[in-house]
Amino acid sequence: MALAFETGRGDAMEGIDFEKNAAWCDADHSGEAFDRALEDGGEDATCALGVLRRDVARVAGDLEIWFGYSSNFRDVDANEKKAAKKAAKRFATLSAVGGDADDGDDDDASAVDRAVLGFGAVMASTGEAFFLRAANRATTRARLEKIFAKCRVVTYHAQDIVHAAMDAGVTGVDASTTRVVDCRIDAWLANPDRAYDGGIADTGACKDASWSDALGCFQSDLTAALSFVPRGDAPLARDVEAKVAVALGVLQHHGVGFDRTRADEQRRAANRRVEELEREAQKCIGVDINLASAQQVADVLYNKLKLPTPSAHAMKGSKSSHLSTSVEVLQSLVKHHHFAQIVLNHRGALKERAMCDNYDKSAVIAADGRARIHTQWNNTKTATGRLSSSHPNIQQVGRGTMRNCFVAPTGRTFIAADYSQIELRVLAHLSGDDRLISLLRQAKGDVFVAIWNAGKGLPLDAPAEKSTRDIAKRTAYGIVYGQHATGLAEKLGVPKSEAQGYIAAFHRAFPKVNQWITRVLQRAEQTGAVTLPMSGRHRALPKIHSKVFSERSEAQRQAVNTIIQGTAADMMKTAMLRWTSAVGAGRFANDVAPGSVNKKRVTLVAQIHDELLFEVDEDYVPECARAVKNVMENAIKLAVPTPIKLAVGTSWGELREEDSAVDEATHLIEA
DNA sequence: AGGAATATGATGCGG
DNA sequence: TCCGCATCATAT
Repeated sequence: MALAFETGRGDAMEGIDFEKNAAWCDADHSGEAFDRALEDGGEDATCALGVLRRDVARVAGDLEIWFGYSSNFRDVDANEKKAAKKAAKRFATLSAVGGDADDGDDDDASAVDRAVLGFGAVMASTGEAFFLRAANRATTRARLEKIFAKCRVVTYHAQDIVHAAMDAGVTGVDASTTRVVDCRIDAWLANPDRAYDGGIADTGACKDASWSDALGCFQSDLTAALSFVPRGDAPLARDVEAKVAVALGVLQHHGVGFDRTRADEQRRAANRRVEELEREAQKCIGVDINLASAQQVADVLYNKLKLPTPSAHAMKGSKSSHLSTSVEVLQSLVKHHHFAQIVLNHRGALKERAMCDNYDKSAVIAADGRARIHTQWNNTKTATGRLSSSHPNIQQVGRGTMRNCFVAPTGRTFIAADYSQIELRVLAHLSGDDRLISLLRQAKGDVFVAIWNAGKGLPLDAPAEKSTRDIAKRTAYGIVYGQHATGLAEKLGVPKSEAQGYIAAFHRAFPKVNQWITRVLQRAEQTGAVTLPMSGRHRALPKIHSKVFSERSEAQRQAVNTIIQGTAADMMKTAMLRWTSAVGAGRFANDVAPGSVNKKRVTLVAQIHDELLFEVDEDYVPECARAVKNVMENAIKLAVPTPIKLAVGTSWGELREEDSAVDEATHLIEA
């Protein structure tokens, strides 16, 4: 996107001459023109809305200023995109390194300031443009609220704009009632394999950079965006995704509670372990090497210590062609030399230290003095339709001690709700395999034990070893991922023939699964794409016709997996929209009463693929848990139930399962 | 020769 | 074996 770009203009921190752009820069203080434009649109009022940002950084003594906006759908040429991406990346780096401190006159680069300058709104009815300056806080807030309440809002990046609007003080953005068109979502739906970046990196650019042009380009892009408004009914996916985007903006605004003290303690502990292990390694092998370097570690293992080279995946790519030091290999070498164990421990400690750093530096102190992390949420970044999270990525927080740093505010507690074996249930539903369906309907005991027994022809509830249960689990998910006997054998550590036996047993027990996979592949070959049954989203898979076996195989695995993973993602999105309806005013489903959940007493704070995380008032937990259960379990009617596991606790890492009370209450209601 | 910026690969965390 | 994101080292 972007941007005008100049250097050495530290005197003009504001950066834009609003007086010269008075024609659309909030000259209409009375608001008459704005209100009239809204009125003219009537019920169908449509308004393009964008946010204009300005970032300032000190680089080698000079101030560099970038403008960025989220508004349009105009594609940009490769050079512009590259330049904008570079600028964005650079600023991100500076922010991370320099923090907010800008006092030094050293030549080190540092982030000085980043701000929202304002919002641009262009009315479809009259073509009139309004720039709402962030500095005019009350006016801007009031007008944004009117726009969200009365208009169909055309955006390029809905969650970014919702997030910025809420940060600007706008209240009452209700994802269940807001009508949004998001051009970027349309672009992603057409080509989901391209990761659509946000903000600065991926919108239009001003060729002739100057202050006034930044504003002029912003306006013309907003106007252009209006031409992308769909005529007639929008396809289901487009509407759902846009609503999800609004919900994600709200999610990002709220953030999730974080305990910096705890994170700091853990970081120090991890750091001590790193240093200790480095000393230990030095003693162990006699030389000082960088334990984080796979190359140096490999040299020590195989050249100095002469340990046996592992037969499996011994060689990496032909380019570097050095020996592997992956976990599996190192674990196998532990019995030969203690050094392998040191390397493993060192990697763990290094990883934990980096993670603590990453989360801690992105935590911000809220008004109440407590820290929160406002992750960026994306719904245009994955090929299958899952969400992703970044800066920091909250979907990859380790299941170890790191989760203890995520804490609910005083008086509140976390509720975590997980779908159980969701992809397996989707597979059962889509394939229509009677035996898999009835197995999942019975829902007694462990699902994977039952699968093992089904494969063996035993009663489903026969006792089974944990190891065989895990084999059943790996085999089932291997099939979801399109894994072949070779890969499964490697994972299980058994001969290929044995793995082949497990796969065959699964297919004998559940014959319709394979028939379904065959149908999916046939269809993918005919159309060169897969289409999701629930949302109608599609993903092109041109390689399905490749003459190269490995490419063709990959496309085939992607075909099957996209439908299963993507359908699970569709379910979760439906559940999230049902939730926005429960806490909002819009009706999304008949069995979720709008406003039935008190939105002041509970906040959705994160989604981790098959899990939703809420912060809830302590005395509201039982009632809220019932609502969550209804919202999630009844999101989609499959041929099998889609049960959730509920857990409650004051930190994300210390949750206790708590479903019996909720189950009883739910049964009472149903009876 | 060697620093800076960039791209890629290896590794590991989550689902 | 599918889908992500972050870090670190290394090659260019």
